[in-house]
Amino acid sequence: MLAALPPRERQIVDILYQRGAATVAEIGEALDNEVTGSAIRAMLKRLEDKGFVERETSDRGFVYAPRVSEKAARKSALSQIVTTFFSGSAVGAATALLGMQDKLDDAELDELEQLIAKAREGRHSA
Amino acid sequence: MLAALPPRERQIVDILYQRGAATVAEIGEALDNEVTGSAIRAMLKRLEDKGFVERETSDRGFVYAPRVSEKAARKSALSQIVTTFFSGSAVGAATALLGMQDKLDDAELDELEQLIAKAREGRHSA
DNA sequence: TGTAGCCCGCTACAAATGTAGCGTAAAGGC
DNA sequence: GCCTTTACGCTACATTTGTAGCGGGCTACA
Repeated sequence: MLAALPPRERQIVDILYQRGAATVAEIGEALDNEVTGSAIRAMLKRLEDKGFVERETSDRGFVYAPRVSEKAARKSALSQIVTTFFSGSAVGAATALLGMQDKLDDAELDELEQLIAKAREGRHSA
Repeated sequence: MLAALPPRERQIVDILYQRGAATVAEIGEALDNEVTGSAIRAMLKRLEDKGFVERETSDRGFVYAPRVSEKAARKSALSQIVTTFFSGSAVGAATALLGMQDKLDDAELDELEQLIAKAREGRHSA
């Protein structure tokens, strides 16, 4: 779904996912102020029309947020990569992911190992 | 880099990464023959001009392949997702990846655990 | 009550994208 | 040799994307 967006629009929703929500000005900053506000507003309107973005009226002015749940978006993006680059192997992708990074957080690694153990258990019972 | 491509072009290079290389006809099949050959050829020409695709003259006719190494493309795509959805935590992304899938390959899990163990060792010595 | 500064939507327009159709040349059967 | 068929490039064109500029409303503050 998200992959169907043109470059700039995709860039903007990515920013929205990173921050959770943002005003036009904040989006402009994230784009190094290389894009005028009116341009961003136009993009956002199109994204709104397409149903990818919604806006709320906060005290800060309009705040825009992704309309597709982050969870769903994650999943979609991940499976996209898994099928494109890893022949459908999620574990393969996970391995590559770990190999990319030099500093790995211990607590996070614990969680990951637990997940693996759990996966093995499930495999036993099945 | 790849994220800067318009939807259809992106779709086509994705197919090329999946298959390694493909002819126009094969790409058409992968797109459920909803796009004419000439349209695909035009796309490929533009991708070639932009430097994302190269073609070779095989006995099957022209065969198109990605010009950016798959490794680099993978890495780029993965870090994209990691920054957008996981605040820069590769391990977090890996965890989500494993959580998505119900059937996990044992051999692959072994490899993954080894990688984790290795990461922990490195952490000790450092 | 100006008037300056915002934030906004709208309109218009240039550029890029997505696609189909035509003409051509090479390959294979008859 | 001719006639399909197939793959191709080119051109042209509709649509979509990306952007700037204008005018309006709202606030603040002299």
